[in-house]
Amino acid sequence: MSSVESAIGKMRGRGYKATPQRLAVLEALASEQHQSLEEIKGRCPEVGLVTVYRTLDLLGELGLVRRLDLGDGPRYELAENHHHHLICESCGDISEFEECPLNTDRLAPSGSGFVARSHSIEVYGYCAGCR
Amino acid sequence: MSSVESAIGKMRGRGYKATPQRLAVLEALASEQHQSLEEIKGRCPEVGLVTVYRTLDLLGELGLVRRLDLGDGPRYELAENHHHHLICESCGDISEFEECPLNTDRLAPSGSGFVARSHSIEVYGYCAGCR
DNA sequence: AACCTAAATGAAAAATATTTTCGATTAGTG
DNA sequence: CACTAATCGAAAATATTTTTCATTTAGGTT
Repeated sequence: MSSVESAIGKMRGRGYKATPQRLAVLEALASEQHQSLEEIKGRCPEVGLVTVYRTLDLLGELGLVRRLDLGDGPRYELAENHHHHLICESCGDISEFEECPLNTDRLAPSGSGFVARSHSIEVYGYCAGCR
Repeated sequence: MSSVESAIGKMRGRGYKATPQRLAVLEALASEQHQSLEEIKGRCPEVGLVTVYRTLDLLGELGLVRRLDLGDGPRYELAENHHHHLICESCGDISEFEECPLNTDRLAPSGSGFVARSHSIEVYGYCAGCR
């Protein structure tokens, strides 16, 4: 099942309607990591701006989308795309990597009472070009 | 040397002036993790809003401050305060932890050409209260 | 210790970004 | 296929961030 389909399912399950606009925003999100609002809008120009905002809010509440900020403004990404970020402190370039050094289950400090479901890592440094 | 002092040193070294306003913003940042702009402003009310923005930008360029977004709007923190975040997906509460499961040096994927200097981890899940 | 000068500040204005409002439309149910 | 609560979109209202520009100041130089 694609992450878009499972997101739709989750929305329906909670009583939200699966409108074409929400579909379009989800597909825009699925097509690339950590996009800005501009980029998302560009990928679903038929959806009104307000609806894009509202959909991102809704998806955020459902835990399906995360908003992050890696130095330039706000960006959004599907929470289930497990990947991490390399951020160049010199040129600001952002890239991703998949190979994950962590086990989510062991992440939260013991005794904190926190139950970890997922995680995200940002590595700051210098990219090959700027090094 | 406190992180404020070392930040001042770094600014001077790069030819930026150590003004009382910049000092005040740095001290505001040092007094608490991941603060919103409102909180920072509240901690240095004598500094003009524009200057707060400009100082945060400058500190960001120098790599001393990071902007992040953990679900609610933008927040700022001193980059050298090594700590990580626990974010509750239910109530939105954010807490920190120090004990770090990672070695920065081994973080960037081999072959990426990326040189890691520091990192930050966000753990998403449910806090003790919401669990 | 009183210049000098480039850098920095603050207030107001401008530009952007985000949220609210509210009448019109529609997904999903019966 | 009708119904209705949920959703949408356009405009207006707010909030946030950046720009402008006249004034002030940090830090170096006499």
